[in-house]
Amino acid sequence: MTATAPIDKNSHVVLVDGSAYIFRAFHALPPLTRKTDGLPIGAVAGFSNMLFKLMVNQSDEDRPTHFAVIFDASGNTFRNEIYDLYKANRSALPEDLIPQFPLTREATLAFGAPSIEMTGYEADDLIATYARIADEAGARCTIISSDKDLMQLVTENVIMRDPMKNKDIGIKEVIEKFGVEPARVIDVQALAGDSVDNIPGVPGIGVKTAVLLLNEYGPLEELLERSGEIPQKGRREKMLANKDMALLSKQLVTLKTDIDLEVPLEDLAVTDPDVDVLFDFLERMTFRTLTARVRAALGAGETDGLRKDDTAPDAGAPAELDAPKNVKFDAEKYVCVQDAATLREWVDKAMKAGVVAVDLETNSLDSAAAKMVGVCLSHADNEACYIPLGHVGVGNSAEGGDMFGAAAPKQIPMQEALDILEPLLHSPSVLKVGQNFKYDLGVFQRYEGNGKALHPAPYDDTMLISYCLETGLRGHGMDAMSELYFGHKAISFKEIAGTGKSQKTFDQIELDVATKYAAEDADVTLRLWKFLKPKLAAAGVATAYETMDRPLPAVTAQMENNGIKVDRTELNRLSGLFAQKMAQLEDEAYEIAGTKFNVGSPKQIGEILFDNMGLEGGKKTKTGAWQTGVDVLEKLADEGQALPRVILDWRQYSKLKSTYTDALVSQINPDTGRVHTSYSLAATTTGRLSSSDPNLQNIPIRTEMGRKIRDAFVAETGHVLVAADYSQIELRILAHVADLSTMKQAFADGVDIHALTASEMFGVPLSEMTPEIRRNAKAINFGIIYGISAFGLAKNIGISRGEASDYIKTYFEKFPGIKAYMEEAKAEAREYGYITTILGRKCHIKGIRDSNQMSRAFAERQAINAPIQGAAADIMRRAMIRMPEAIEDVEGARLLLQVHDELVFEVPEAKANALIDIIVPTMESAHKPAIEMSVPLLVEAKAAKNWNDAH
DNA sequence: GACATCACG
DNA sequence: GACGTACGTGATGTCG
Repeated sequence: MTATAPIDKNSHVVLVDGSAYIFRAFHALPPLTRKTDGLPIGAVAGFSNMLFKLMVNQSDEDRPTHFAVIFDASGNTFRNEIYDLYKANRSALPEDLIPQFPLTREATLAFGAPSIEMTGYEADDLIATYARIADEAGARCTIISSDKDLMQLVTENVIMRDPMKNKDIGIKEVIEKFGVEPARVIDVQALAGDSVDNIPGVPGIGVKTAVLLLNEYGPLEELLERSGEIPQKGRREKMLANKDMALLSKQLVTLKTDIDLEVPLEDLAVTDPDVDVLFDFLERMTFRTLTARVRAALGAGETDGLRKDDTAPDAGAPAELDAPKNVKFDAEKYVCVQDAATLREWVDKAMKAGVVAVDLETNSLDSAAAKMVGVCLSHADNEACYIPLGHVGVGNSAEGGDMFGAAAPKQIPMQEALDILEPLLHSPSVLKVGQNFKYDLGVFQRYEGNGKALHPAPYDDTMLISYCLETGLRGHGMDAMSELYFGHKAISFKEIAGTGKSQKTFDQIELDVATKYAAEDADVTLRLWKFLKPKLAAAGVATAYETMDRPLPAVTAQMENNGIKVDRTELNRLSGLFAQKMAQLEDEAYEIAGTKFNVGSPKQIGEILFDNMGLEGGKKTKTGAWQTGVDVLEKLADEGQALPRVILDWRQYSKLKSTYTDALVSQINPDTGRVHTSYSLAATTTGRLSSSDPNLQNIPIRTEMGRKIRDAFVAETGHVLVAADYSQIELRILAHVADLSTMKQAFADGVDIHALTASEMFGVPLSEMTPEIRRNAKAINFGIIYGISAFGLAKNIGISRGEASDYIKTYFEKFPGIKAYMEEAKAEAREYGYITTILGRKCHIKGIRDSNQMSRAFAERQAINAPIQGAAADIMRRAMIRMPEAIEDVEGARLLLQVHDELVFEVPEAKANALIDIIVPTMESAHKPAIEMSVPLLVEAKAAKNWNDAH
């Protein structure tokens, strides 16, 4: 897309201040939305029209020879380092503007212009550097901007053009505005300051006075030295007192003209846009007028894409998420890259495209153990490649080398390939798109080395975008989405690798087969991104995605790689102990039953208890088998039966042994000696994470025997574990959203909330509270959060249905607000099909309008629970996202686990208190500044050698 | 692969 | 009037 041409006095360099334009267009232009789905695109439309005028519909005299759109990179710049309040008073981005940033970059590329940005610098600095180079070469340079901060750059050769008013700003206009010539503008700004950028300046000195003083006493530095000579007392004292502020301000307003550019000016030579790409973009934006104008100017005929414009949308796919199915998948176009030169070409193409799908192939689903086998890239439909890096000869395994089978295929050496890929992965102007990118990030992290980091950024995750759009509606796997949205069935892993014991790992797959499978994944991923990303804003969940989902893969990938140490010896000892206990209990059970049977078989237990022994009160499951769950057996045991008690005890040991002690030991990673779980970021219907392989969110804690397993989760020598958990977060959220004044007051006062509930409900003073009464109140509090029913409450705390019914009635009376909250939650779900948490996540509730009473009642309970559980999950996500930066200064501190309302860290013993001092406020304020709460959040944190003692 | 059971928040 | 009934997860063993 870029071409090279030398810069000389015949050149005309046009530099567009892209970031400034977007803001201005957004506020100045009418709020246009896309016809197909309501996506806000007003700023994109204005921007596209401007590009058209500048690049295509231009007089020969003004036609640029070199052209670029310059953007601010996200994140801090060097200015934040010298002044942390720089631009600190900027308000949050409007929700409707957020999705227009990537679309503006896309528009730039569609018109065939390079989009330039660099981490650490603002667009203004890049413009300043390009303008200086152009000026020195004697070329004409036009800066498309009206930002006064750029006026310092104006010279005989460099002018500015206001893109909205079409007005040129030269030396004369700058003098009119500032009263000094362009080179002195920074001195005026240094004194006068700027409230928009939060430049302090000298308080009380404005532009007028600044010019007066500078004309009288000379340039800023001289003026500051001679400030004592100023006759007016007020001005003199202000100047003397704020010398440092003035110098700092000058530093802030002075644009950098000596950036080491990633793209040299020569490479910004103008080329003709790719008509297909351009029309495709215009079509997707539904810019009919502009399309017609562009077509007329370029003399291009109708394309396939434009004709599609008038065809009816495909039936079948859901109306709101209907996808264009117009570009066929063509696996023949996929390329296998086996030499460095070709890889460089692909990296180059991705750089120019500005967005690239990245997908890693490995030899295992376990990201903490997986070896990299290959990388895929895709920068456009059907333009995808596979770069094999770790394939072995057919018939070999990764561990076995090339001893028996064929020789390994030709591949770029791993380190060389990573060196070539690294600039792409880290380029701030290229968006990396992945599907479940947490996995890829985790694998990349483990290939760091030689002083080189591998933290791809910026990135987007199609799985999380889909999750944010449709939480609770369906799965978010790539294969399913491809079929749903594109009607395209992707090659399944089983098809190429087989199943069961003889299943091959990816490094054993032949390259032509591997290429078709792997490149397709990248191709699909990029298409999903193009399709789904714009929908975030249209659905009103762009902010939710940006603040709670998008940054999470990097954090959780690090947690997974960190892992946690377990005491193998202790777990083995417990396994042996549990096995002994089980054997004893089995003998006892046979004795009582008078026969041998499988204690692990609920079916046989049911038959023995209810058929053979003839016990009363048995209930059948829906499949016709006897129920033998805890509550059933517990009841029989209470009635004096011996066998149920034995079975219950046996089950406890069996559970602990098979699910915990045995399983955990087998899951210790041989390389790290630690256990690495895998977090699912898009699995639940409420926004919670889930943990698997192994699940470290359900390690026992409620029984004494179970806690012995927690003892075996330990810190490294010289370290401690720190467990920090939100106290009663769901009840606090309930008190806030349902506006329960009594409960809010209790939380504000730090009162025991279950005791308070008991006191309110049963009229028992707090001083006379008994554990028994408090326990019942606690069960009711939980019941409320779960969408209580009298039956459920009765069953849970062992009272009659009538009593339970009375309790609930009393609760509603004592906590007015609850009833209204529940009705509102149900009504919202009924009307929209989803509920929205206080932090903006939308959780879809299936079955809320089902004709079946049962399923509807179930959906209604979900509608009551989801705003509470979901908000707690949101807050935790926000806390986790802030954690890496928060704990950065606590050397050696690492985040290891998340258990819904708890975070577990590992830290050198001496740093434990420092860590606690930073994580507690970070967690307690995680909901801010997005929302304020009428109830304080409370976090309790403790350090200990093992996880059990950290509670 | 479905089901029942049970570990957690 | 009967029916089934507290929210969200994942791992395990049995059985067909």
